[in-house]
Amino acid sequence: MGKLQKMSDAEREVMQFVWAAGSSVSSAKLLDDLKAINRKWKPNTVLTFLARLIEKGILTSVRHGRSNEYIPLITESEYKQFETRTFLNSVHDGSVKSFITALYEGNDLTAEEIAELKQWFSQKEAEE
Amino acid sequence: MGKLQKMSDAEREVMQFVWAAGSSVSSAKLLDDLKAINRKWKPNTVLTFLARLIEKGILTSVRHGRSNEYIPLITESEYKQFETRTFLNSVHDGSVKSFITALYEGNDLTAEEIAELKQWFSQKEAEE
DNA sequence: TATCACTGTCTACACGATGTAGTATAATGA
DNA sequence: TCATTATACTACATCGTGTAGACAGTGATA
Repeated sequence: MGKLQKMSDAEREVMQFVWAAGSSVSSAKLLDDLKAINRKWKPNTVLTFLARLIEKGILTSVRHGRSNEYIPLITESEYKQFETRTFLNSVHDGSVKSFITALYEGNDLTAEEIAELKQWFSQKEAEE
Repeated sequence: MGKLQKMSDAEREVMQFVWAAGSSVSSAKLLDDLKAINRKWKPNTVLTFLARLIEKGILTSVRHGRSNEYIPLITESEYKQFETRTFLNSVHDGSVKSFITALYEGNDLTAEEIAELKQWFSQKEAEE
C-alpha cells in the first residue's frame, strides 16, 4: 500500500464517520449519516472522497455484490499520531516543549488544562 | 492587511531569515543569506515570496529610495502560536490532552521529555 | 542630463490538491 | 433479459505554490 498521506478537510469529515461506525461501514450508511448533519454532498462526491482515502492509504474496500464495505486501515488515534508528529516536526522542530510553550505564551492554556496535564505527566512518570 | 494566513514552505524559509535578521532587513541581505545556504532562487522568486508574506499579514515593507525595508508584523513565537492553535483545533478538537496522548501512544515521547514537561507544568501551576 | 543598473511590482504559467459531480460500467433483482 | 443501482472512471474549475520574465521607477554615473 502507498505511504500514508494527509487527508483534506472533506475527506477528514467523511473519515470521522467511518471511524465512528466501527470496524467497517457501507456507503449507504455514510450517506445517511452525512445527510443527518445536513451535508448536501451528492453521492458521487462522497464516493470520490472514499476513493481518494483509499489512494491515500487510509481506507480499503471489499466488494459485496454491487456495494462496497469500507474498512479503515488505521485507527483515528494512529492517524492523529501521524498528523501530530508531522506538524511537530515542521513547525516546532520536533520539540514538544516548544509546542507547549507556544500555547502557553498565546494564553491558550487554561489553569484547568495545566492542572490536568501536570497530573497526566505525573502519572506517566510514575508508571516508568 | 487581511487576517493572518498560513505560510507555505518556501515562505517559511525566507521568513526565518527575516526573523533572524532582527527588526527589519533588506532584500539584499536576504538574498545573501539564502545564497549562503545554497538556495538557488532567482531574486524575483524571493521577491515574490516577500510580496506574498505581505499579503498574508506576516510582513510589511517601507520603501527607501529604490529598495525596501522588510519588517515582520508578528514575531516567530506569535506565528507559531497561530499555527499551533489552528492545528490543535483542526486535528484535536482543541484539546491539548488529545495532542499529548497522541504523541504518547505513538511512542513519540521519551522519558526525558515526560520528565521535562512534568517539571514545566509543576512550575507553571505553582506560579498561578 | 541621458543613460545605466538595480530593485521593486505586475503578470504569467505549470502543476498538484481539492471540491464537485457527470457519464460509463458492472452486478442484481424482477 | 432488462431496468435498477452502486461503483469506477473522467472531467473540470479553482486555489496554492514554486518559478520567473516583463516592465517601471529611481538613484548613480558618464
